[in-house]
Amino acid sequence: VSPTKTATRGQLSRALVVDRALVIADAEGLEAVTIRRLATELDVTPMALYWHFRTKDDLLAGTADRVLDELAIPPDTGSWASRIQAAITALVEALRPHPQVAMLVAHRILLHPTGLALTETALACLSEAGFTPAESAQMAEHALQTAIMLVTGNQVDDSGSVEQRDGEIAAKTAMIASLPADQYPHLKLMAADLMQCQDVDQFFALGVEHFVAGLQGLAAARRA
Amino acid sequence: VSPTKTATRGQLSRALVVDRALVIADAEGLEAVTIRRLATELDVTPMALYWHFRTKDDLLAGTADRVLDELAIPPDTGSWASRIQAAITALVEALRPHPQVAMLVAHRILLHPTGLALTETALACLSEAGFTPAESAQMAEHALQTAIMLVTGNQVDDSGSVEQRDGEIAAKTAMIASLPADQYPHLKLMAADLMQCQDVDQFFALGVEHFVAGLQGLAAARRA
DNA sequence: ACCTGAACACCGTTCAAGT
DNA sequence: ACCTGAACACCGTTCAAGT
Repeated sequence: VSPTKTATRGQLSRALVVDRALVIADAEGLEAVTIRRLATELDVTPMALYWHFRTKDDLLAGTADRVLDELAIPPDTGSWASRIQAAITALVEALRPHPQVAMLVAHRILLHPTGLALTETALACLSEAGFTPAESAQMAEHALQTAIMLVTGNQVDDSGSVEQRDGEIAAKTAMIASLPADQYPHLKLMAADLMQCQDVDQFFALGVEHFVAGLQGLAAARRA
Repeated sequence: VSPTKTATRGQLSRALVVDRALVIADAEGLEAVTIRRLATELDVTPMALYWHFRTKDDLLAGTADRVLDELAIPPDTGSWASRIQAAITALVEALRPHPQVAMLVAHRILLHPTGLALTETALACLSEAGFTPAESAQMAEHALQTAIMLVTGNQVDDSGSVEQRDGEIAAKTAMIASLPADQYPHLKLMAADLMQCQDVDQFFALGVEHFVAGLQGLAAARRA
């Protein structure tokens, strides 16, 4: 019981643990988030965490919820297309700071107040667009997954060990370089673009735009 | 060295290990795939696997490649839209039997012969559609992720422990039921549709259709 | 070339016990 | 209520040794 400890922590709590988990995940990836590591960093026994969390999955769920806490519901104005565009953009913005945790929110969105609110607005947009309930449900889920996908995308997510990522890029580049140019012209031309994207904001914007354009196309086809 | 062992296995090989890993992953999920478990099921020491694989990640990469081996390149006929639709559909069909392994192929597609071939055709379609190289690269990556997303989607993937999934559904259903009906009308109406989709084939078809419709919408906007 | 054996440094989690 | 201690059943992986 050193003075540093008590000065640093005071008391353990769900919020304290989750915040630390988020820091570790952002810096080194989800697999670096460990009960035992969290315990040592929080100057506590591993078992102390089990008072606040039923299991490690519970802890990770809490971390995902922590990300969703930052989600901002967009204003409810404009066409259904612009409203759902705003909804997906809001989700992307919430996930962007935590690309490693993003995939965990898929299972939490319908258990989180803000997540539920955003889903409701998405479903309202999709109904207004003319999709059936089943289709609307699928498209809402699809929208969520798209947001996650954009944020965790290969070309965007730099987190994780740098040398591992560099190795992967080198291997792929070498692979493409070894291909015959007459059979794989596009692959050779766009090799660099496939490895990393230049403008991340543009990347997200185009991704969301693509999703909404697809909805509009399908909705138009439904009306025809 | 029981007679059963030698009769069963003969010799260890990458293919043998990968096949077993695929069986385990399909039945119980990726986290059930373990060096030690594979070893015991193959009647061998854990260390024997390290002769054939540099590391566990290497083994998992091999498993992903094994899935890509089954990928069938579609015929190269029709409009760019129908060709890329066929390409994504082909990928979805290859991934469908192995929803748990699907997420691993994201990092392997540019290191696999068939994956490279499919990517080349996708990039050709996107160039023909009028997208810039950077956009085409993004959309090709996006197409891959969409196929993975559809296959690993919440409403589709039944693999993993049944009671865990049932528990999740029950929790979400209860959550939605607890919401005020006047504020969350769509969520209440479509609760069942959000939990599970009825027609899986229809789910995939609509997902791919949505993606292609989005491309067509963007391409039309580029031309305007 | 292909595999075994023993050991190391990790995991999540249970259970009983402390204050 | 909140945390500790010891123990259990797992992991991936290294290194030396066998055949």
